[in-house]
Amino acid sequence: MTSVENISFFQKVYAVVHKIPRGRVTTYGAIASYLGSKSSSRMVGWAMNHSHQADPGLPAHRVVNRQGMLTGKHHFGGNHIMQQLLENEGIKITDDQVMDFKKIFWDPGREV
DNA sequence: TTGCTGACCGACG
DNA sequence: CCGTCGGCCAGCA
Repeated sequence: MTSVENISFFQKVYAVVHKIPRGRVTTYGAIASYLGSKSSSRMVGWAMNHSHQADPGLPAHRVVNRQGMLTGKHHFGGNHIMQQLLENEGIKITDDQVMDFKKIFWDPGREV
């Protein structure tokens, strides 16, 4: 009742991403699953595409794919921008891949 | 109005 | 092991 409201699917996506603690990352599938549809992971990615204009300041760089790979790095206006942001939070990135991904992985609706 | 695409994931052959 | 396909919601031509 406090976590979910009468909002659209991708509106929830923004809410979850905003809840991601600093130094942590989550996945599209985790968010989609948290929303009730794991198959909607594509919509999560689509939502992030417009996140910059729909909700500026959204830590979309904390959202990666299931492999912990920075798939949407080129959507930040650069190729290493997303990596710089993650490293700025203490997250190590190697070959566009998050190190200790499982350790810094933040599960929405679980730790919250 | 119809159809396609999208920063994915999981299953099937 | 690797390639292919379906699924979910929303925006755009």
